[in-house]
Amino acid sequence: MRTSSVDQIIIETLSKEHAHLTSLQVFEEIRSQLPAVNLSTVYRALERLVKLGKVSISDMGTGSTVYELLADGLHHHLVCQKCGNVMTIGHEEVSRFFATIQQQTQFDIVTNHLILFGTCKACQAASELQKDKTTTDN
Amino acid sequence: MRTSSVDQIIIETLSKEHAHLTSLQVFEEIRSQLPAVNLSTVYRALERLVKLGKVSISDMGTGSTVYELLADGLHHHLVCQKCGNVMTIGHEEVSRFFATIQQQTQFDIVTNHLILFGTCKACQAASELQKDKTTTDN
DNA sequence: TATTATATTGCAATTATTTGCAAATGCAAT
DNA sequence: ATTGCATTTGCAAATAATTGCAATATAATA
Ligand SMILES: [Zn+2]
Ligand SMILES: [Zn+2]
Ligand SMILES: [Zn+2]
Ligand SMILES: [Zn+2]
Repeated sequence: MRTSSVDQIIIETLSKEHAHLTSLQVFEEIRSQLPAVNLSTVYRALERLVKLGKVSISDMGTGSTVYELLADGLHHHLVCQKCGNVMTIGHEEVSRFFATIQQQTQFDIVTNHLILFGTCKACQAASELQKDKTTTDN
Repeated sequence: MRTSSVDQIIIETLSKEHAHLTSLQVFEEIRSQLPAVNLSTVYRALERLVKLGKVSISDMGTGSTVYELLADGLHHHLVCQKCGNVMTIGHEEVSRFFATIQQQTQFDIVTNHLILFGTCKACQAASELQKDKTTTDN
């Protein structure tokens, strides 16, 4: 990889933002520094950074792919499909799971930003209430 | 959901194919039975089936999203990023992992076709060889 | 510095997926 | 069969993401 490119600026941007950004958001953020940069260049730069393991790429169910800088200490997420709430979990338990799979299969897992979908506690409670309501309603 | 629609035909197709199909492949498969069907209808039908938990939707790193019928007995995959090889794993270990996370977070995980990326055994061996070669080469 | 090889970029075209909206269809109750 | 309502569909347009290729920039080498 070469040192001077959009890559560096993207990394700086992502390290400031510290969030999950879409390619378009990254594009708009870096335009202040590189007004002429092309969107496809951003896509390709992000792709490079992902391949290098510096940035995570994920579909969090929002309609477009999001990118995040991989700081030290991996994390993962639980995304509620009812309310969209995003919960963050550490790498410990995930890493134990990966280790077990690796032991069983000899496959070296590198997934660094796992996204699991489901229902958060609040929404579970809400649908429980709803169920009770339906039962007593008629 | 209504009984007569592309949904049923898609389910039949997927149960015959028993594979990971792209939306385009599904589209082409069902055209024999529904010559006039529109691609966006297929997308929407697949979306419905995914929401109903009858079909899984996944990005397996091939460039387009793939769909698969969810038969009883969930399975998951390990995808090698070097050779593209796809390994299948059962739900047991994954389910244990999910249970642990659910216990810790109260979050109910519904992910039904987990895709983990990494390097398969053969490719690990190959890169080991390569490393040795580099070391002795100079 | 001049030369060469490789990586990066812009631009336009292509592919993949989603969406708005009006028309068509299926279902159920007259 | 007719009406009323919700779902499904086609079509075109909008978004997202990827790719080919020629031009440019960078790094390494001579
Ligand atoms: Zn994250
Ligand atoms: Zn929720
Ligand atoms: Zn599968
Ligand atoms: Zn492999």
